[in-house]
Amino acid sequence: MERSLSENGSSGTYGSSEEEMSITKGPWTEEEDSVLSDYITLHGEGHWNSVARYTGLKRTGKGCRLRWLNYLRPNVRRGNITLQEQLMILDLHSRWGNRWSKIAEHLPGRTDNEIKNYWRTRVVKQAKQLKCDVNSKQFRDTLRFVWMPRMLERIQAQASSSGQAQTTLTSKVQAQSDPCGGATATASNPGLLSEASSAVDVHEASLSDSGASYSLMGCGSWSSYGAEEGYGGVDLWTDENIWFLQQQLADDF
DNA sequence: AATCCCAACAACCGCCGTCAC
DNA sequence: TGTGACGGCGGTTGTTGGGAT
Repeated sequence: MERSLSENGSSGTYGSSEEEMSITKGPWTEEEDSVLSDYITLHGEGHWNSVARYTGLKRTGKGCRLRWLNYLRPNVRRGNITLQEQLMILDLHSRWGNRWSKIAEHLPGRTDNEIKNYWRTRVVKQAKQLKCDVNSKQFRDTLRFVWMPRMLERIQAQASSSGQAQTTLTSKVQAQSDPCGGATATASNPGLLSEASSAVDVHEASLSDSGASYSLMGCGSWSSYGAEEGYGGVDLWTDENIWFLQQQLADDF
């Protein structure tokens, strides 16, 4: 479908080229964030072109939507992708490919944009270093059936050696009703806990369907790891881990 | 201290599917 | 049924901050 020039990729919010010229681009200011948040608090999500129109924000409808979903929305988690989340991303990507929004559904609080960024900046980069096509069957199978189970074992070992810390964490998480380490259930969002749990359940089922010989759920309350300092933000791509992966890939040849 | 480089993240763009008229 | 408006998705680019030189 051909779009009119006036749309500028923004679904035609601004009809005249004169208005289009005044569209703001680049980073959002605190004031803009505030205006957008206030509007959505009052009127709810959706009707993005109306948001731009009625708030006076010189942003496209798409821009408003993106800003809300990726940044302003309550429960959005940014940074510190946990080991479990990293493994989850790898696993789900091996299943669904670049279906970022679908993958994001299984990582409560994470946005498709963040997962996409993680994939491109970390996984693709490592694959390149290993002189491997990130979408090749060899790379994906090695990740999924050899490397990831190994990473999982390590996480479990780490968890069992610091059981006390996990117990403390788990109780803390339960007290906060915070299954995903940062997204706290609130009166305005009472469904978060069950939402996260159902996502986990779905994933557990899909793992067994996949025939994979491991389970990301095997280490107890996986989601609680997300809140644990020391787990959150830990990089899967250490030199040692990459070396192991390299050996596995070499063996496959 | 200045600059360069790179990783991480935010935001934009174009395409596509859906829906209302 | 055709058309336009809109929202969503994935790819890509721009910006920024921190580390290296």
